Amino acid sequence: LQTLSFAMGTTSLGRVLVATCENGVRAVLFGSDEKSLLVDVQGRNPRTRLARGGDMAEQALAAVVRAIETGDIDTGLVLVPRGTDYQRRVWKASREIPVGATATYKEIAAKVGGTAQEVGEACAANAVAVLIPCHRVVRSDGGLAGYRWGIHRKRAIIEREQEIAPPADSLFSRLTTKKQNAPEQPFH
DNA sequence: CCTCAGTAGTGCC
DNA sequence: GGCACTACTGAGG
Repeated sequence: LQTLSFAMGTTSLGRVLVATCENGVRAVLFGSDEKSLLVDVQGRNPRTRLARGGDMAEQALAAVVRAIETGDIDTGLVLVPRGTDYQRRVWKASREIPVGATATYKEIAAKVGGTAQEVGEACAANAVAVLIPCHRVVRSDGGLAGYRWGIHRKRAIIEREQEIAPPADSLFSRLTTKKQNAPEQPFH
């Protein structure tokens, strides 16, 4: 029976939970409150004992909060997400998207195989929010498509990353001037 | 703006 | 087997 350590904190995007095993960061989850975060992380790790606190989890949490608030996700933390080989390829491809930039589902599909929809499903299965930057994967028409933790968070993270990144191309105006296809939702 | 077909995995009758 | 539902895309009206 494996044990996962976790720590929870508050960010401008809501409550966040960071779970670590001895090898590194296993999960970064957003949620409305501590109970729903615990339900989420336990549901993703059914046969795992969860232990609150510990130096590793607390230090990882601090680094994650810093990454969220600054837009700089290069924390140096070791990420050990669980997933299928295909999901890992999609997540790895998302990490090759530079900060401030985006790629489309179709582009990722061309690189790692599969269809755009399968890329979207693999992104949705990503349990390491922000640090594995699936939020940088968007629709071919410039819309953001969806986000496991709410489209408002995806938009906020992308905008923050564009603030710290050197101005690259017309992507910024494309993303901010086009009408987005998902309605605003309260953070709750 | 809208719908629809193609796409492929998953889940529910 | 049919139908619905995806973090999709491209064509057509």
